[in-house]
Amino acid sequence: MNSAGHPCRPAADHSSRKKLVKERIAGKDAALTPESDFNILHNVLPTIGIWHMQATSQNTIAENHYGPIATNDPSSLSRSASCANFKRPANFKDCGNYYPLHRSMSTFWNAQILDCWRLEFGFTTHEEMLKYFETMENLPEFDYFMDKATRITSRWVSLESISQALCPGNVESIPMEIQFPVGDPFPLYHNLSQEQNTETLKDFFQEHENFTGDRVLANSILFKWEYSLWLELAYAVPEGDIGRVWEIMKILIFIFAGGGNTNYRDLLLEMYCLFCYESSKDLKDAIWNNWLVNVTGELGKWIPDDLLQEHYNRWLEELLKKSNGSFDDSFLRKVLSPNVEFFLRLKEEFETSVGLHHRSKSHTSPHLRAEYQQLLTMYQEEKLHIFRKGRSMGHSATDLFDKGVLQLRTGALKNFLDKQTDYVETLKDMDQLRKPASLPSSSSNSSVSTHEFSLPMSPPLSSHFESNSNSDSNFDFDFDKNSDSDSDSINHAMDGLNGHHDDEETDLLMLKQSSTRLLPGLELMPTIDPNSGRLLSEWTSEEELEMLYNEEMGKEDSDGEVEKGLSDVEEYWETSDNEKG
DNA sequence: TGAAGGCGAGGAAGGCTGCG
DNA sequence: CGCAGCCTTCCTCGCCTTCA
Repeated sequence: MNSAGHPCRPAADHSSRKKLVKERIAGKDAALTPESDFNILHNVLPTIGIWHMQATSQNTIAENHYGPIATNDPSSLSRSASCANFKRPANFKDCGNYYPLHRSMSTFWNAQILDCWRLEFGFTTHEEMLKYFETMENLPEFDYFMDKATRITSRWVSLESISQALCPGNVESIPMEIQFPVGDPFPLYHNLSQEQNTETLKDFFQEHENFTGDRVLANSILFKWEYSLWLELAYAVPEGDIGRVWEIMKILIFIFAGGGNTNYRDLLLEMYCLFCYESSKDLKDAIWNNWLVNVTGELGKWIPDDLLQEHYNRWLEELLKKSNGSFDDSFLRKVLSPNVEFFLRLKEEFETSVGLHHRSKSHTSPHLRAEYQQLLTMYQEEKLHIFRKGRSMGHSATDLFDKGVLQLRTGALKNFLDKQTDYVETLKDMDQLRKPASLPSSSSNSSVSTHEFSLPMSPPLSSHFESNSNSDSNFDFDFDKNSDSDSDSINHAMDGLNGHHDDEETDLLMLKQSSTRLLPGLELMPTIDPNSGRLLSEWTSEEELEMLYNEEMGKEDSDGEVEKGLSDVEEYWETSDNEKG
């Protein structure tokens, strides 16, 4: 095989590589340490996987709203699922539910929104509404629909309307046009005591006496509010709108906190602190520009980086199954893995080159007309979006956002900050220990040492709660649904995260930044040869480098033949070709 | 402070289903 | 009836939180 035409061209030409190897073996390279950055993963900066975060948040919302397996409650998604013949997930922790759950929950969400439109227009059935629009000759202006949509959002998809549904006493303060349509009072619930056995009863939620609200309506509003966020995220990702994605991720901190997903809560808090207090603008841009990727270059085809990795993993696993190899194989790591996208496209290119039109390998989704008909009929018959005094049918969804804010206020955020402070203290100790042994030139000459860190600087972590441990501390969300709008509530909650910036305490995060700033490590700073345009360094271990050097020296000393300039990768291809031929 | 229980970017095995 | 592929269930383990 002609090495020049090989897609996996070696990273360095022979002379520059030899020089580099000699320097490294001789210890001239400042980054040559007993354990390089790559080996000890010193400079790894973990970022959250957006697709997995989406899957987990969807699972959390689903678990909150599916309710008991067998129930008549129209606000529980179990009822909707059985009505429209969707499967109820067996395990709400499984990311494998992502697509079926997305399909079913978005269908429920759409059907409920359509039911709200029906009530807004004042139709008795959805068939009447459909007929009305079919026979309409001139559609009204966009602003007309926008106005109605705003009213629907205020009435049926907002946090304030939940409290309106549960505590209808202060309805007078709400404008008439966003008050619920009122139906007949709900008869005292009798099914529980008469028809359900005690085993089933424990899954059912029971209201306190004198309950005058409408739990079913409140549940449905809560579902629409929480899943609206998720859908917004699902729209923002394919559009590649990382700013919008990040705005929703900030709200998800509270949803995760309320849903008991402590790992995601802390990971998102870490990301928030990273972007607000620790990272430079360049680092932030680097993360934001790579969180979503578009390998096709087409509009609306952006996907999260972790989903792309999952796609590649699938192909790599297939490959390994057939070749009986392992993920540690050098050829897999250095040749196949970095170029997996091109190998995947190779077959399609072959087909195109011989004039075969590319065909999709998947079926299109079947239509959901029957499902929508059934759901709309059920919601209408059960008067889901009409206020009925005293209605509660055994299912009560949790306000995850509210619960999350409360959880963070009552200690979770303090614990998180304490942990971060401990980490910084540890880095401080390590820094003290390292100082005598460190090379004087290592940081001062570094190209990264002039790195500028973004402001504002960090809040005083260590003292923040020590001096203000009571409930009147300056860290106070002051979360009041009855008086604030959704955005105000969210802003208040985010303000709580921000804390105060103007304290004059020792800034420990400056230390964290300086201790963990990227140094030009052996493998992390590949350089380009200006003449050949090739990479001058690879991810090569010390042992491999030494072996390489010995081989190079051996070749040079033995016969002095014309140097081929083959790298280990090229040699692999050479030998494998020879074996085959 | 220790025990108990929950959580999860998992994995294996066995059952189920559809197809030839 | 056998086979392949899919799906579900059960088990595992390390880490973390909660509670007594």
